[in-house]
Amino acid sequence: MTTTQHEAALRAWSNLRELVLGSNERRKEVVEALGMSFFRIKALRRIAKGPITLCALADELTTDRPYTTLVVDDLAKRGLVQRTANPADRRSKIVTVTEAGRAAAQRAEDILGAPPPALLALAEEELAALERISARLVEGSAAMPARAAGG
Amino acid sequence: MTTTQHEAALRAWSNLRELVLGSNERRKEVVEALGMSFFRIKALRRIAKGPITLCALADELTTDRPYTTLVVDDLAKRGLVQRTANPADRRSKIVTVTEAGRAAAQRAEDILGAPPPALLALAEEELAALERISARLVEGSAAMPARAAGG
DNA sequence: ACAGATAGTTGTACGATTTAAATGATTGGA
DNA sequence: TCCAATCATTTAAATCGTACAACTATCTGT
Repeated sequence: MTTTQHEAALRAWSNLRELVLGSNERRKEVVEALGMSFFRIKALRRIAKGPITLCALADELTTDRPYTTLVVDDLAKRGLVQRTANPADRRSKIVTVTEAGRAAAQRAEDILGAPPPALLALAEEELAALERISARLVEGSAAMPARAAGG
Repeated sequence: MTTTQHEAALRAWSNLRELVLGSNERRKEVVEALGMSFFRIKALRRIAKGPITLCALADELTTDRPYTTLVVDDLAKRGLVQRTANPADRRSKIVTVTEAGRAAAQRAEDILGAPPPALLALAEEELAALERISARLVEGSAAMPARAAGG
C-alpha cells in the first residue's frame, strides 16, 4: 500500500459517502410515503426479510428489548406485522410480516433502492466495474468488521 | 439502457448503500468521541467548512431556524463556534468556527473519513477505477438532484 | 425441585428533534 | 414614513429514541 494509494482510498471513500449520504431526501420521502419513522421502517424491512424473534430484532436494530416491543406493537397496530408463538421456546415470540406489511416494505425498498440518475447514466463497462468492485467491498466488510484482511 | 444494465445498477446501488450505511459504528464512535449528537456534529462540520448565516445553516441541515439557534447555542457554549454580526445585514448573524471547534471538526472528519479495511485491501487498478467512477457519480449527482442527465 | 439465566412486557425518566406561535430588530419597497 | 417580509430568538408542546429497573413466564443446568 503506497501513500498515493491510501490517498486514493480516502478520496474514493469520501465520494462514496457523499453519494450515498447525499441522497437523504430518500429518507424523508420514504418516511412520508409510509407515514412512520425511519426507525420503524427499518424494523419493518428487517421483519419482511424473514420471521425473527423480538430479541434478535432488537440486536439488529441495535436498540433494547423494551423499545423493540413498543415498535412491534406499533407495527402490529398498523396491521403490518404479527406476533406468533415460538414452538421451540415458549418464552419468545416470532414476528412475521403480513401481506400489507410486505407491500409497505416493498414500497420502502423501491424508494430506497432506486439508483440515483448519475449511476444509471454510467457507461456499460463502468457500471460493470462498479458492480464488481462494490460487491467485493461488501463481501470484504462482512468478514472483517474492524481489522485488515489476512491479519 | 438495457434491462440487465438497470439490474446491474440496482445491485451496485444496493452494494454501495450497504457499504456506506453498514459502517454505523462510525457514527457511534464519533458521537462518543465528541460527546454530542450526530446532528450537532454535522452542524459543526458544516460551520468548520466556512462561515455561514444561521438561516443558511438551517437550510443545509434541513431543519428550522429555532432549532438551529438552539444547536448553535449549544456549540457556542462548548466554545466550538462563535456568532459574529453580519455587516451586510444587521438582522442576521454569521457563525464561525473557533480553533477548538476546528480541531473537533477535524477529529470528526478523521473518524468518519477513514476508509473501511475492505477498501484499503483493493488492488491498485480496482481502487483507481473506483475513485474515477465514484468521482463521476458525485459530479453527476450534484448537477442533477432528481432528474436524468440531458433532459 | 431449585437457582440462575433468558424472552418479552410494562413503566419511568431523560435527551434529541420537530412543530408551532409569538416577539424584537432590521430590511426592502411603495 | 409606513407596511410587509425576513432574521434570530424564545417558549411550549409533542414525538422519537435511549437507558434503566422491575415483573412474569419459561428455559437451562444441577
